[in-house]
Amino acid sequence: MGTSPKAIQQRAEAGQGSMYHHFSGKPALALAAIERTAEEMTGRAEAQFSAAGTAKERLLAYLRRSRDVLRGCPIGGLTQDPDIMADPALRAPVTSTLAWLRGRIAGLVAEGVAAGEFDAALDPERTATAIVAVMQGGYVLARAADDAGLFEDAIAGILPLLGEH
Amino acid sequence: MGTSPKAIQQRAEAGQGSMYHHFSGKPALALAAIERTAEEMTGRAEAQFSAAGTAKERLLAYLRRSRDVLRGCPIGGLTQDPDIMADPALRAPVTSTLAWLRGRIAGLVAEGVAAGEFDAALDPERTATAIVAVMQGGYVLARAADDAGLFEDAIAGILPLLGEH
DNA sequence: GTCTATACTCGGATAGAC
DNA sequence: GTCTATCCGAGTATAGAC
Repeated sequence: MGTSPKAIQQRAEAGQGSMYHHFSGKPALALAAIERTAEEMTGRAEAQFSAAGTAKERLLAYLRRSRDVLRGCPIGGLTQDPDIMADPALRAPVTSTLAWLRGRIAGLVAEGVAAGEFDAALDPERTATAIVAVMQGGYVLARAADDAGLFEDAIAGILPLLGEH
Repeated sequence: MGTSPKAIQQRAEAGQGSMYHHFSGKPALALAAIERTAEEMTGRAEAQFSAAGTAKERLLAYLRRSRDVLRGCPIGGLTQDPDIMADPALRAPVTSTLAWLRGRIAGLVAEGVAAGEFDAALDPERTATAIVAVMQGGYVLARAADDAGLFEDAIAGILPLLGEH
């Protein structure tokens, strides 16, 4: 398979020979790794989404929190792995994690619109999709240029959408 | 190596044995493939950027043109290939192509701002970075959900930034 | 210049001792 | 339950005929 499992597999503490007692094979190991990563990602995001403050404050805090940008998004990057995308079991957590993120942010945008924090003309779903896309694309641009600043620039570029100039 | 070369290499018309007359090895083949892809991408984009119409019209036409979304961006996706990112010669065209795109779009944004088509508060560089990021991220979201509509939604989500509601 | 055959290397998986 | 040794297959590359 591609990259994800190999890296984690052979750098694990125990030798790779004994690994087959815990996992039936590479897909099972990959699934465990992906689910673990997805839970970490959603857990951290949910902590900020459900913190104190207005919807706008929480959304901006999430967008501005520090990230290991040059490593790329550990979930979004899997989209490029043919082996993962070809296996429905491996693909499902990637699909659902990103869908959850979009939905959660759409809720925040709707909440902010209702509270008068955001332009009433904003479509919550599309805006949320654009926000998640800017982050995913920010990772791509930052990696391509080996410059984490491009992630920040991409985020800064859409902030006017949220009334931040 | 990862995915790009293998796919193109073994599906080529001539047997792989004779390939070593034209290319010294896999990196050379990959470089040719990447450069060819980059030229196609910049060529198509430039054709729309330098067409007739206002800056805003040309930018919107580029954003809305049909794409093979579910295949992902043939350049941006390379960002996820460790072998490509580890080789400066292979990485360079990926870096420069995306940088060119950002620069070209920043120019259009600046032109539109000067012409009064866009909000004067827009920062051309950051806005361009956000636009390219939304496209790159749109590919990611569309692939993750196996739904090209998410690419369209991501684009639609940033259009308010360009005065399109 | 292109083909077939072959060799090398590495990731993935199994066997069996301990 | 973990280790070492070994096997298998795919991807990469070379040799040499035509």
